[in-house]
Amino acid sequence: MNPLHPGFDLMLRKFESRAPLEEEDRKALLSLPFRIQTLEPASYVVREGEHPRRSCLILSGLAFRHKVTLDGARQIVGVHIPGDFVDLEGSLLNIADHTVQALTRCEMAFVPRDSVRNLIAAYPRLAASMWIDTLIDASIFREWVVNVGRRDARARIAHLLCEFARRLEVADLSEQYRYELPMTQEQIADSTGLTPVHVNRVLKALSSEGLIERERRFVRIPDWAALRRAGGFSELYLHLDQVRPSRAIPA
Amino acid sequence: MNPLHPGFDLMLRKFESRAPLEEEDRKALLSLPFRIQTLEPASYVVREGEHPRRSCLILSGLAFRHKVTLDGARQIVGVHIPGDFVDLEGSLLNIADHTVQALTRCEMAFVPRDSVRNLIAAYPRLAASMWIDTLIDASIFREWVVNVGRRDARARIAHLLCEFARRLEVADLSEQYRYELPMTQEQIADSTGLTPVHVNRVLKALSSEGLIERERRFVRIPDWAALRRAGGFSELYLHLDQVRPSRAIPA
DNA sequence: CGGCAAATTGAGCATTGTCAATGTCTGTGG
DNA sequence: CCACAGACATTGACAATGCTCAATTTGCCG
Repeated sequence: MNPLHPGFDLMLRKFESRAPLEEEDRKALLSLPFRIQTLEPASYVVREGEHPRRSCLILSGLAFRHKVTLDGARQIVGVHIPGDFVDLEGSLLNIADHTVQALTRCEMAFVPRDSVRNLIAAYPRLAASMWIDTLIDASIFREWVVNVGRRDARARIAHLLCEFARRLEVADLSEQYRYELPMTQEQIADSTGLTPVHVNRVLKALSSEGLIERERRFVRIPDWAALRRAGGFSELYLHLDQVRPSRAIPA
Repeated sequence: MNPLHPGFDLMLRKFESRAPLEEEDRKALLSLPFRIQTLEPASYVVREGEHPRRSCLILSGLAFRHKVTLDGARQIVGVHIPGDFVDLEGSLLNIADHTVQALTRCEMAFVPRDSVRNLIAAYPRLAASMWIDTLIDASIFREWVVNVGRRDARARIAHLLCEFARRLEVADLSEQYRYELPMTQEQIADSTGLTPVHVNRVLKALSSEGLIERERRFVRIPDWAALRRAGGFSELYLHLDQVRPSRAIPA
């Protein structure tokens, strides 16, 4: 395994922007017993109800969290990108309350539960950084509640596209407001509380209004201000100041 | 100020059920420089956009978190009960991404940001307990995404009522499936992504079906299993095993 | 006994869902 | 290189859940 995989670098940079880390913190973090695995799309990382025995860091690819209601409807509650330490819950909560799956082919570094617990017991600065990670996740969940609770279909989808644009940009995974969004329309529907049919209609509308341009699974945002307005998007909730000193983007 | 206020006890019990605490942890926690204040309903605890300088523990009363969209719609994203350490974000994130307000008259213990940070730097076991608190909050946010995203109005409200029933029960604030829910129908609407008018209709329907009984602001659940079914409620996401050894309730 | 916020109720409507068919793309095997 | 399968995207017609608007009643408090 190669500790210099760029995914580790993303994570380190993120953590450093929160609490200043000492050399010993960095060393401790990188000497965690990672096991790297490649997951195919739709592979399970954790399943709801399981007793998880590890957490994982996404090195490349995307993953998503979701829950299924009693009558079988699925709701995606979050999407993760490279550099994200997913499922830290796994090391601190006893039972997984939701399922995590690979969205695309993913490289993931798995860390045993106990190693994470030992790490945070011994390195409070690292613990704080990781805790902040989970707090930012929580902030994103809150915004998703708002998104599905109080925005109409058009705004929901615009908001989702804005969120990805900014997060991918900060992780250096997009360029010029253009990025790959490897979600099917059904997955977008499950992320926004809509039906695939309606997602299709709204995407077409956004295209014809010139708010987005689509080509395969790529999205380009020709007019950021306009899409931002359409989605009622304000990036405050991403706490980007605590993710990485980011390129300035006009508000 | 009286360190034996029952709110402190609730919090301590909760924390102990997560990581076994040593005497020094308990002492450190209780010797935080709390300042106790009584807040009237609707008083602000934090406002979105502020740089918070403190966190707070609810000693009595309820508080809620919410966000307002660009076009003025409000979405309540969570409700807190006595014993909850609200707004730990306040001590670890730089900017408040949402607003917290008192729902009822509340007694709150405020702790300066730096005291919290020093505490978690020095007492890893306490830090872990508090971290778990925020992870459980995050789990509840996820369930709320599911609630507003994938359940119909009836199920949303039933689910909300089930959640309160269980959380209040664990905090010893309800008896026999009967509790005070001091929310207006407008607030319920803002919690479920509905309109007050529709909330009213659904509540009436639930009453006439015998799933709930209402009397002032009190709710009684005559048939737990039935309401649970109506809301698709499964309490897994509350992680009650990590909140307090709880009274058994038949699934 | 006002005065007000909250709860109720009714009528009409629209956003979004449902159902079902068809088109398109991608990868695979022949 | 082409045909085919299967997943995904697209489209249309129609239905329905939940919204809007507006009026009325109820409950609470001084």
